[in-house]
Amino acid sequence: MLDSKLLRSDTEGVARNLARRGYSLDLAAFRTLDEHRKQVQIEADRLRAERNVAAKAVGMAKGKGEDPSEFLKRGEALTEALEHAEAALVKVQLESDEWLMGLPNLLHDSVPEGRDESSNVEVRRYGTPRVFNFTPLDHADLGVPLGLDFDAAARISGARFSVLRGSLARLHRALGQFMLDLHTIEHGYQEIYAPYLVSAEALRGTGQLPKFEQELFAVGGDRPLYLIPTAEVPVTNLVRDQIISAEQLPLRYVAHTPCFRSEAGAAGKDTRGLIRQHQFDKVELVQIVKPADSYAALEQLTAHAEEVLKRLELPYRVLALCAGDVGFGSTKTYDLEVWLPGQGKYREISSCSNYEAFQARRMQARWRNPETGKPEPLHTLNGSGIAVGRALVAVLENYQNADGSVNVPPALRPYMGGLEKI
RNA sequence: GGAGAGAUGGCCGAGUGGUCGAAGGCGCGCCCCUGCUAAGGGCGUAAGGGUGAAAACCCUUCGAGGGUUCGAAUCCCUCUCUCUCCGCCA
Repeated sequence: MLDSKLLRSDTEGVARNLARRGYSLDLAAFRTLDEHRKQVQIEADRLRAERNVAAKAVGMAKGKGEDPSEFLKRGEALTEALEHAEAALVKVQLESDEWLMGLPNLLHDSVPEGRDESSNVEVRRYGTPRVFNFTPLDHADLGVPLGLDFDAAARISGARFSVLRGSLARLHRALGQFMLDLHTIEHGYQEIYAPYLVSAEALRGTGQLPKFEQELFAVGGDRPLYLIPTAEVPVTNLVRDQIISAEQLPLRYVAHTPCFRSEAGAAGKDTRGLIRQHQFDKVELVQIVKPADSYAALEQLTAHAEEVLKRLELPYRVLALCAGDVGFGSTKTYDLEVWLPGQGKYREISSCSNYEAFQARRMQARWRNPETGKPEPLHTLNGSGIAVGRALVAVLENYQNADGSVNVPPALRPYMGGLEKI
């Protein structure tokens, strides 16, 4: 959510920034709505103030043994008028809130211009794609003999699910363990175990709701709950309604969770293999920082995600997403793309974003700024560190042998009982 | 699932219809005293929103939502969460 004060004081500036995303802010509609809100609120406040005065006068008159009936009568009339004014206020406030919740975040100045992914800028590249002396298979063909079973998954759950068996399941587990150990032991993140089912409020906090409900799986029952689309939701919401002291910052959290996505808008896309599933595992990094530190934190968090790929010796590149491709709540995003020999191209395996105060305002997550003594919104960041399912894909394709076996990357061998090949 | 207790400011905790946004304490800030330290004293210290150039003024908020009333932290109803006991259970 944007700072509503900024929106009022610099409406044109906000509109110019959002225009970079291709989002056109309806200035006239905003001004009309805000002016209306202002009038309604002033009127309601005025009536309430008068009502309070009358009610207080009743008490004072009674205390002095005087006749309060004049004040009683006035209070009655004011209360009735107030009822109408308050109903109007609630309506206009709901309208304003929904409108504000639907606005994307401002972009950071360093975000490159552009309308879609074709304008994303490669900022660095690591490693060299391996040269094969045979035609490399893609992970689906390669994986089936090793224990990747889409047929079984289809019988159990339908399309876009997978079953892993035997050493493939173990390799998948090893990847998650390796990433968690790296981030907790070497990068200083606290490991978090968090709920996989969350409330609509938590999802509003991180920005998935109200706009992106169709991406989510909702479960039925007495209360509406949603399966998490990413650990970002429960983990970032750890600071909801909190005021964090300056000494506790930065907070760095890591969680390994399944993620559930309906992929409603992706019909026909990546239908083959593990790339796009309704359920996948991800190790997620979250940082909660002082506003002044958030861009340094974004670089650091991105480097932490990159370190996973370096240790696995997987070639990758880092992209700075352009204005049109940066997500709804983010001010700046780096994508990590790993080389997939089976597809002959780089594919997204991590996305690291600074949300500045966008989520913090929605969550009421604040810190006490020692300079002002006031609670102020925190900055939140998150990034995949990294997607486990896609990491499995990358390992299979990059480490494959001509006979259909796959070497275990050295970094993972301790997690595979020393096994060198599957 | 059954029975009971509770939810108040950064934290603890008092407050059962009328200057209560809320005693007291802790914490924090400024000042005083004490030649260091420890202790002591004084003052201040919630958040959100609105109007305004500013000073300032106004409104809201005592778990959430409704109700009663001229007036609700306080009375009534519903819900959520927490705790205790019983039952069930990975």
